Amino acid sequence: MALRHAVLAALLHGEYSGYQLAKAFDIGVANFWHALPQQLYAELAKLEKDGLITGRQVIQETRPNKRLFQVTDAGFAELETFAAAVSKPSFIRDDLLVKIHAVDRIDTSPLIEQLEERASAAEARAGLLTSLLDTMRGALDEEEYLRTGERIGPYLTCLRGLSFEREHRAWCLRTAAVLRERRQARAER
Amino acid sequence: MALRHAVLAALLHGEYSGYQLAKAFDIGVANFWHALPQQLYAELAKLEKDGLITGRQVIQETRPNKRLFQVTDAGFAELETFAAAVSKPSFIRDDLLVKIHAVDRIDTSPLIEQLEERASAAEARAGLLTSLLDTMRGALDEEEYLRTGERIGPYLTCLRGLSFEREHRAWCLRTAAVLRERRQARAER
DNA sequence: TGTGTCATGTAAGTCGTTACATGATTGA
DNA sequence: TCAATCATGTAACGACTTACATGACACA
Repeated sequence: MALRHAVLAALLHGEYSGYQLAKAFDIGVANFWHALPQQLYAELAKLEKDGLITGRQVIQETRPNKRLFQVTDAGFAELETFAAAVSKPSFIRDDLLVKIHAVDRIDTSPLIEQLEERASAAEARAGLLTSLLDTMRGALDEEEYLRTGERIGPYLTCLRGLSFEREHRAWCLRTAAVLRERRQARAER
Repeated sequence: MALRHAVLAALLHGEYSGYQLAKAFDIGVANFWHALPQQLYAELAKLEKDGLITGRQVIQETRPNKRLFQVTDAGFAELETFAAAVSKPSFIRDDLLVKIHAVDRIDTSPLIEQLEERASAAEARAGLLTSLLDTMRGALDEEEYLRTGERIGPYLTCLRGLSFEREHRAWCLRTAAVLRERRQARAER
């Protein structure tokens, strides 16, 4: 009962096909929700059945046909109810952190590599989010945009994502450096 | 196949009962993994059946009896294999961020409240993590501890958690301020 | 000629959540 | 006396993951 609302929120700023939604879940929505395309297609079907979204067929000539979805009034009402209810605590799941927790008992060299790869990935994502923010903001500076802009929801969640990626990168680099130094120290003994 | 490794990693620094594990998943492990007590009891049973941990009964007089678990050699080997394999991308899920994404179409006053509650919760958790780190570090300063300490895994993951909580708090307060200001501006028109 | 993009799903199996169930002791 | 802590689970249901399936066009 929760992917539902993430999909509704993502569908709020225009019509999307399942395929386009999947992209959105890889970029902007990834800042607060993670879902695979199969889940999205299934959820879109359920949402339509429940009348929270409506789909319309778009026939294309050079591309496969697609269905575009938009939120109905019932969908907006559902989001409103959801927003007023208490939020579940946010949750994180990270394989790499599990490994780092176990670092005192396992070989660190694959971990150092993974940390550095992660740092690069986080940097790349931070860059992507930065340019996304630039685009949304247009000519305005951030304060002005947040005061007067019309669609600040995605902007705000991207800001959170950006700060997350930057911090994640910094932590990965720091941790990799610590593990490298300890390796070296052990090798010299 | 993933809670498994989080449990093994959590069990690495001593014996735990299911109940104590659940506590650990509320505090330190929460920085990278989330699981409910029922899941932990079930997972402990599976891990024992698979020979990755062993349990021993401890009879108590004033308290209900309990079973303490520790990682076996097979368990360590499993963790080693896991650590060397590629990590899945980390994933986040946050109800409140879903709501903020939809902020342009819904009533913001419950969101402002929730953001401020979250900020307080994040601050409290940051305080808790700070004192946890102090305890682990003992008399040493951080650099020294990370260079020479014997059990730095939990320390490193707590550092990540602390930075997460601080950034989360800052974002919540900023976002709440933005929404408040916009509310006010609309009221004055 | 092969890789990437567009486009949508099904099926099987695993995992996670919610609700329920019990019961003694400790401390405010 | 009431709430919290210690201690461990089961059962039913809903959500998620992994693997599979198809097929045309664009671009290098």
